[in-house]
Amino acid sequence: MNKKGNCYHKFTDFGVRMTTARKNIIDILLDTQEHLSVEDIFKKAHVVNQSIGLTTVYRTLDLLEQMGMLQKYVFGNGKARYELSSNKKGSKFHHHLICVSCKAIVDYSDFSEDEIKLIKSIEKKLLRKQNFKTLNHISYFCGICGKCQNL
Amino acid sequence: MNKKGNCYHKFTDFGVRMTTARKNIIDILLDTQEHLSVEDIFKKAHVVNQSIGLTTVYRTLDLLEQMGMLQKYVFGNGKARYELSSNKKGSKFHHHLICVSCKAIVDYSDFSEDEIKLIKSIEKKLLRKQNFKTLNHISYFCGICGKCQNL
DNA sequence: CATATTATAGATAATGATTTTCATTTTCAT
DNA sequence: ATGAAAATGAAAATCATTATCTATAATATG
Repeated sequence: MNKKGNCYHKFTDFGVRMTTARKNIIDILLDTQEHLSVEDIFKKAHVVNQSIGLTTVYRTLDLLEQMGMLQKYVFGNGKARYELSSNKKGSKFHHHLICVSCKAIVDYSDFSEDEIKLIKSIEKKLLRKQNFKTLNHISYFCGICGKCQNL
Repeated sequence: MNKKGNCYHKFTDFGVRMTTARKNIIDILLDTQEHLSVEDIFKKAHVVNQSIGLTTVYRTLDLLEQMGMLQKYVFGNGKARYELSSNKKGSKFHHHLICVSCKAIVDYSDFSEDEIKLIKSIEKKLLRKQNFKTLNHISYFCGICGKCQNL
């Protein structure tokens, strides 16, 4: 009945196997609120499981994305970042602000309620009209952060 | 009084020079509605100006992004794509739907009015509360397209 | 429970987009 | 026109991601 148990069914339903490496990676994702890079995840995985390879991390993240469990962000600094999709449902939904100058990524939680409502309604319409089954919605603001404006 | 004339002022105001290469690239961007990749832009530029280099294309796009004139999307297939920001203002604003399976990019224009309004209001609040000056807002849906659902 | 079958893992090499470097050329204020 | 500063282009370097290929682990079957 725990989260991993739920995952197991998701995996078999999806036609793939649950493995140690995948468990390790999911645990890491469950254990953080941040948007981790592949490298971050690889490093954390290495602590738990010395033998885990970088390729496996890439493959697992890709798989989780295809299963709709994971949200992939590519913010334009060339590195993909990941968050579990479930995070976006509750109160943890947040915006990302990306400074195009210093590349900083800032989270920002206010003003999300209206947007979530709107997004949900758009998703429904997309499914009905285009038969497009939405897994994730990506939304972020690019701009200049306060610090860089004062340079 | 034409678009290029306007650009000139934007460039000098930003502390950089207006050059032939930059003009060429802006013309290409003005001339399309699509989200072009760097390679697309490089090829088009080459037709107009044989001597233009790939590096300059990269540098110019980066500059335009920093100036807030250009919107950069990285949809997770590893290639950045660009659209002039001004396109998002008028009726040309659209969503992008990205199929995580076949990587297709589909534009979708309906249901945008409410979102534009909401985004504008969020941008204002971000500026006031966080001193974050928004240049662009990126929004897209990842999911499975109709075609891939039937495989 | 043993074994066959198949998916998955890990190491390494390959790829490919983007950046850096540096000598040369162009722009623009004077 | 001229000189300082900025921008360019070619080539090399970087770095994230993907493909390949053999070994290993996970499930199905007897």
